[in-house]
This record gives sequence, C-alpha cells and structure tokens, in this order.
Amino acid sequence: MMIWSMTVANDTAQSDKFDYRPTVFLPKTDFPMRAGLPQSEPKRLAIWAEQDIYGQLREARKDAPKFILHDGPPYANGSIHIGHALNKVLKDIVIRSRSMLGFDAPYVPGWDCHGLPIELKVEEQFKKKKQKKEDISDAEFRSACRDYAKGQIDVQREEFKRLGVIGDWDHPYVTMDYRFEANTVREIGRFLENGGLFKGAKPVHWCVSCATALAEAEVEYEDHTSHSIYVKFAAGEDLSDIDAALSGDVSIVIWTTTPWTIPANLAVSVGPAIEYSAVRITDSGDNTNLKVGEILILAEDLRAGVLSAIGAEGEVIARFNGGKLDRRRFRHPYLEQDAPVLVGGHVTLEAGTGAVHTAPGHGQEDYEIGLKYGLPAFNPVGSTGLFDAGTPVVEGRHVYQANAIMVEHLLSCGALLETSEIKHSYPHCWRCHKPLIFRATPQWFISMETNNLRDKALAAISETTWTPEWGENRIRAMVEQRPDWCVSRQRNWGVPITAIRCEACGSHKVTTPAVVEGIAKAVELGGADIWFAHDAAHFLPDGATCPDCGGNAFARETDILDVWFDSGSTHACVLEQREELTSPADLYLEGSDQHRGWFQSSLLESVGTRGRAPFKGVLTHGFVVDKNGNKMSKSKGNVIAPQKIIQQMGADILRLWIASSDYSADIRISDDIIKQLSEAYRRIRNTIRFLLGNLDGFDPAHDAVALSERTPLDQWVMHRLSRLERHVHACNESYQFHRIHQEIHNFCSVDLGGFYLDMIKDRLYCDGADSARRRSARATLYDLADTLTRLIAPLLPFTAEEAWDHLPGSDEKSIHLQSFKPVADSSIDDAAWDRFFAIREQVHTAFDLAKKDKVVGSSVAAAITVPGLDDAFAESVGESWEQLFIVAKVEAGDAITVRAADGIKCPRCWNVGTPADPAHAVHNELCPRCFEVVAD
RNA sequence: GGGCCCGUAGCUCAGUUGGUUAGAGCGCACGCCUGAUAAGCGUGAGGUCGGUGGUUCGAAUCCACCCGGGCCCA
Repeated sequence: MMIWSMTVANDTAQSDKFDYRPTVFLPKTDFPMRAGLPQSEPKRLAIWAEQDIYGQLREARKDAPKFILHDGPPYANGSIHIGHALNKVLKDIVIRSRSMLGFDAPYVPGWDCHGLPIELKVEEQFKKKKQKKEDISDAEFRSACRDYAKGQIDVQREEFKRLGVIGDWDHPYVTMDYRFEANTVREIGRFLENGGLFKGAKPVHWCVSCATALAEAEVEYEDHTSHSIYVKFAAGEDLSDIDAALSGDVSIVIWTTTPWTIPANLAVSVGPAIEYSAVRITDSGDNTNLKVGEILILAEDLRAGVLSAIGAEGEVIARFNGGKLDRRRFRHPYLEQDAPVLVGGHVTLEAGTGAVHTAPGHGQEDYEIGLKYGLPAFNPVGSTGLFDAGTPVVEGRHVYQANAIMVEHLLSCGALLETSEIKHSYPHCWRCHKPLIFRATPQWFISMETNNLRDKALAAISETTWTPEWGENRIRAMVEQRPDWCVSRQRNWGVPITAIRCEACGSHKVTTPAVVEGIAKAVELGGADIWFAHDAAHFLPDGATCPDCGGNAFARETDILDVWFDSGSTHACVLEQREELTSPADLYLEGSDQHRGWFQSSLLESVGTRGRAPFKGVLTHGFVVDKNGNKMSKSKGNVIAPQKIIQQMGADILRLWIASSDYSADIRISDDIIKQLSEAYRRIRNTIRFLLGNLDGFDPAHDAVALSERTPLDQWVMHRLSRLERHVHACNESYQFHRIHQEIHNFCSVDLGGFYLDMIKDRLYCDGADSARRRSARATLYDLADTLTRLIAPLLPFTAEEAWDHLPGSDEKSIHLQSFKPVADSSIDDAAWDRFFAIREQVHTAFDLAKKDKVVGSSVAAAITVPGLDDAFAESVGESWEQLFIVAKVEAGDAITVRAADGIKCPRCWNVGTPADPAHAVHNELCPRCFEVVAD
C-alpha cells in the first residue's frame, strides 16, 4: 500500500515522505550576505569611537618596535576630494598593516592652516558682509582666518574618519596651534643663527595702484595693448675672434613689449643651442636708425621676420652658435654701462629676435639667469610706480608713462629700430584690474649654498629609500637646479619671520638665539599675533645695541613665512615634540607632486637645521584620473566625489578600489570600475560568509584539529592558505597592496569557490556531526576564516570587524588589535596536483557538453570514464575519484565519457548509488553513509 | 618647450637576467544547479603587449623616434 500510494502521490502526499533536510548540516550564520555598508559603517565607527580603538591599539603595542608614518598636512580648505581619499586610505593601509605586522604604528593626522587661500576665503566673507579690508585690523583678520581654518578642519576630519582611517583624531597637529607656531619661530631662528637665512631681493608681481605685492593666485590675465620695440645694443668690444666678419659697426638686436624696463636693463640673453646670424645691412629702407653696411646679430630662424619688421634688407656674413657670445660685452642703448651676453635655456624662438633684453629686477627668468651670472635684481621703481630719483631720462615719472618716454628717447638716441603696438594677454591686478609689473623687492631667502645646504640635501637624498625608485632622480634634479628658497610673503595670515633689524645699519644680529627663544615663548602663550602686537624693543633685553654698529633703534621684520616652511617644519614641531613619535620618520607618503612640495621643504628644513633628512623612506602615489586617463576637472564634468561612493556603496568599496590599484602610476576611476570592485567585494564577502556559515557551533578551543590529523585535501588547502599568507605578508612589507587584493580574490574564487569548498560540502553537510572528516573540514574552515579576516583587515576594516564579530571563539577585542599569524603548512606534491587539475578541466569540458545535450543535469548524477587516472594520487589525497570529480561513478576508459549514473538518488545527500537497506521501513533509499548517520 | 613617469584582453593586474602557442581574476556569452540562492558551479569567446624603425637566431622585455596621458616646471 505504501509503495502504491507513493507512485500516485501528489505534492501534498510527497510532504509525507521523511524530511531529511533537518538532518543535513546546512550553513547557518547571522553574517549577512548583503553588506549594507552605507548604513553599517557609521554604526561601526561609533562603536570604535566609544571603545577608543585607537587608544587600545596604542596600549596593545606599547612595547612593540615603532613604525612612524608622518602625515603630510592637507590644506585646511574645502571638502575632501578623491585625491585626499587616495592618500589617506593608503596611509591607513600602511598604518593598519604595520600594526598587524607587530609594530607600534601611531598615526597623528595634521593640517596646514596658514597661507593665502584661507586669506582669500576670509576676505570674501568680509566682502559679503560689506566690510572693507581697510576697516578690519590685522589682528581681527587673522582671528577670522583662525576661525575659518578651524571650521575647515572639523569638516575634513569627519570626512577622513568616515573613510575608516584610524588615528589620533582628537589630538591632531595643527600648524596654527600656538605651540606649533612657537616651534616654527624656533626653526626659522635656527636658520637665522646659522646664517642660512638672508635678506635679498627678487621680482614679484606688483600692483602700483594698490602699492602691494600680489601672489600668483591674485593675478588675472586680461588683454592689454603694449608697445613692442626692437632695440639695438652696440658691441662694446671687438668680436672678430668669433668670426672675422664681426668687425666694424656691430650690434645685437632685442625685442621687448615692456619699454619701461629698459632703464633697468643689465644684460642681453641668448640661447645656448640657437644659431645666430650676423647680417650686414644692404638696404636700410627709410629706417633712420639704420645704415647700410652696419652689422646686426639676430637668430637665424627669425632673421627674415625681423628684417621685414624693421624695413631693411641684408646679407648673412657669419653664423655661429649662441654659446659663442657668452659674457661678450655689448652696451646699454643710452646708459654708460655694459650689457653682457648671458646664455640661458629660457630664450626661445617663438617671437622676437632670439636675443632677449634682460632686467633681473623686472622679470622672473631675468632674475634667475641674473643670479647665475651674479647680476643684482636692480629695481629703480618705487612702490607706487614712480622711478627713483637719479634714474636717467625717467626720474620721477610713472611706469605707465615711461613706455612712451622710452620709445621717444630710444628713437632719438639712435637705438630704436622699430615700434608698434601689440595686443596680448597680460597680468592684471584682480582687485583694481590695472596692469601689473614685476618689481624686485626685499625678500628673505634660505640659501642653498650657505652651509652647503644643496650638497647636504643631495647627500641626504641618496641615503633615503625612494619608492618607486625614480622618485630619487626626480627630487635630485629639482634640488640640483632650484634657486634659493624664498621664504617671505607679504601677507597677514602666517608665522612671522621674527627677525629684528637695526634701523641704522640694517643688521639683524641683535636677534640672538636667546631673543628668538624669548619670542617663541611669547608665541607659545599668545600665538603669532604677539609679534605684531609689540614693537621690537619689547622682544629685546633692556639696552640692547646692534653688534655691528652699536645702534639702539630697532624694527621688526613684517614678512610672514611661506607656508611651505610651516609644513616643512613638522618633523621638528610634531615628530620631535610628541612622545609617541620619533624623528626621522620611517615613512612620508604623498602624491608625486610633493617632490617639489612637502618632501623638498621638509628635506631642506631638516638638512638645514639637523644635517639629515626627516625621513628614512618616501613613498609616492600617482593622481586619480578618469576612465580615459585624463585629469578630473569640473569643466570636463568627469569628477567623481568620494562622498558619493561612500554614500552609495560604502567606504570599504572605496578602499577596495584604492587597494586594488597600482598607485605607483596614475590610477583610474569610473562608475564601471567601482561596480567591478563592488562585485569583487561581494565575492570575498560571500566566501567568508560561507566559511562562517559552516562554523555554526564551532569552538576553536575544543574543536581544533592538528594539521597532521587533517585529511590530505584539507592539508592541501592549508598549504594554499599558507602560501597566500606569506605572499600577503611580503606585499604588506613592500607596500604592494594591489597584489594583496588580487591574490585574496583569486584564492577565494579559484582555490576555494572553484574547488575546495565544492569538494567538502558533502562531508560538511552530510557526514556525522562528529566524524573525523567533518571535524577536519571544520577546523580547516576555521583557519581559512580566521586568516582571511586578518588578511583583509587593513584593506576592509569595516567588513573585517563584522566578520570577526561572527567568527566563533574570536578574541573579544577588535580584529584591529590582532596581528597577522603564520599558517601551519605541510609539503605538497604540486606536480601531481597540477596533473589532476588538468584532467579535471577536461572532465568539466565534457560535462558542459553533456549538460547541454541534456544527458545529465548535475554532475553528482553522472557516471564518467576517464583515461589514465593515477590511483596513487587519489589515495594520497584520501578522497575517492568520485569525490574528487563530484560524480556518482568514475571508471577507467579510453576517453572521457559522460552518462547518467545508474542507481538510486539518496534523498539526504543526493548522491546516486546503492541504498544501504532497501527493505528499511522508512530509510529505504538512504545511501550507506547517510543511513549510518540518520538511522543509527 | 624642459625634467620625471605611465601606456599588456572591455576592467583591474601578473609576466623573473630577452627564450616554446603572452597569463590570472572580474566582466561578457552560453549552460548547469536550486542545500552559499538578490548566492554558487562549469564552458567559451576576447590581445599585431600604444605606434614605427632598429639591435638580436629570437623582443611585451633592450635602443631610437613618434602618438596618447599624468605630475612638476617654463
């Protein structure tokens, strides 16, 4: 009756059959498949904050060797962008991985607070409130800057924390802190003391209408009509040694659009690789300042254009390279002085004559080439644009009028060959929109040569480990070439250059180390404002006199320091000051633009004051670009905000993007790339979820199984895990994080999902709960889960912590207080395994065809034949061929064939075979293994 | 224009001192499973290694030039 009723059973009757499902050990875990990171991450951050996870980590590592990553301070302005995220996450991965490698790796984040961009923002704020800058005192203005920076720090701090960056966020370093400012004063004082700091002059953008210096950010380029002039400079010596044809009436011709700078001319520059011609005039047209037979020197490539412009014709009588003219003497067109020829790479053939009028006091390039030749930055123009008394021809006149005066004068003295008007883009004042001039003004410099700063810096570069290695070449080339460091700014918001000047002789020697220390103490109490609140005498001992001239009247210097000096001093103001930090740091880690920026300013500051670099190693990363490798810009509309990714996908996805990228070059980001990463994330997460699901009720304290007691297959996967762990370990040490992600992901997909986990499901689900094979598998799954969770922790801190919470018997303390752990390993016959995997692949191909032909559905219901099986291998692995291929039956054969297996499908484990007891009243279809588990 | 760097399948990456037919994962296509299920498994198709020229018996790998891109300068 029973059998008959089954054959006609409908679905309802089917449910009367014995339900084996509850007897199968299916995965069970609260670790959710869907991460919900955007919601869960903030909660996790709150828990970490409450636990003081950073403080706990410091305590846990208090006796460990130090690893100091020193944070380069971002500028306290604006929300963070994707580049900030890249930098901070890389730092965080370094900090977390070093911690798990067993180091005490404190992380003290910082902010750069002084400087122009904040001043501009604050000025804007005042403008909006209809307040003029003139109505606000400098002290009030600085106070507003301080408030603004503080607000920006709060914004950025929350954004950085949201990325999962662990650090001492409650006690960051801030360059506007009074103690930091005081230490900055001490640092510049060291340069003052050792003679590295000196006062010189350098041309800066200057608005004669506002009577002020302007920074590059305050310059706007607008169209402007200028006088264009060709002027000849007569030879001041015999040049026939260059070429015999160079005799008689020889001149070199320059072209300029700023005639007013001719009074400050000190030289003529030519290009080292440019070919010059000597042209004898054969027809002077109606040019009154040109005679037939006189010889003009100009660049060959520009000859035709120049002759046409000055309305003349001529023949080339000699040609020579610009280098031949080096230091040869020509004469200023009307002053009784020489204009030597300088050879410089800045000379181009884009316009003009190939010979460049050079006034070091009125142009950046002129200044730099002048420095090389020892020429002064001569500037005869006052702050309001009037020429100084004693300046021939233009004395007392305004620079705006001087163009016309100069044209007239040069014409009358016979030097002007041509004048016309030219419309071009020209720098203007952003405030009053008047044309700007370049004007050399007194500035403070740190000399690259005094105390051999340049040589020492180059030596320190050699002693530093640069990653990637090309960073060394890059910074070396820059340091070799760079001019003296101009550290003064004519601004308000910053640390003053606290030097005191003798009014009589200009000496600063009265500013002794003791005086500097007194100033620093005052700044510690009242901030840098103190400097401006008192006159010079306040900071000097009573009755101080100038060591140079004995004078007793003194004045404060009023320039403030370049913000790069502030941040370049962090090794002194932070690393040397905080107990948990040390100097030099093990690592500085910033974008590759910092070879010119922070790496260099830090290097020069430290070498100049301590004689060594502030870092042992420097790691650089590239920039974030769009999917086509182009830079991001608002106008292109290809900007991707980190906040958006975090909000939609979670910080761990953003971090995985960073961890998966080779940051040594530029790294790309796009919606597709992020999507790909979220899928990779899903694979890792689900693998861990499966492991956890099969560890329900597992207790590592009681259920652990020694490696040697485990099945050979389990030993194989432990071997793979060990290999993975060692590889990840090495990559953490060498900062090759993207290989970590690659390896972990491959391991989850290939070794686990694609083979091992599939293989062991049968014994996990269906073997007796306490069978040796099941216990071996569970102990192995535990090691897999434990190790994977540790390995991903630096990359995916939120997910790792969540997994740690769900891992049975894991330490109550956070995963982020744990260390990496070596994995027990045993030797494996890799060649035999490779042979097996090759055959397995062929079997799978056969399966694919068989499934498409509907021969079989699932492989467990298939019987296959396979040629050339190595039975010794199966034996050594301790698994049957049926288990290794996950099929019902494997037989030897001449070729790989697949057919539906004969037998009964076990209702519990679904394997096809012969039931243990076909006559059993209830369990008549169970296979022997299941029969034993269920019926006994 | 100069210095430094990058360019291997649609994407992210491997590719040892030049040496068989250039690899992996993802994605994609097709299929399977429905006891990891908003999961899982399999199979397959994808590349003139940015281009050209050279060195070499042999080049993704070495050299030169060019193209595209980035950072820093001018």
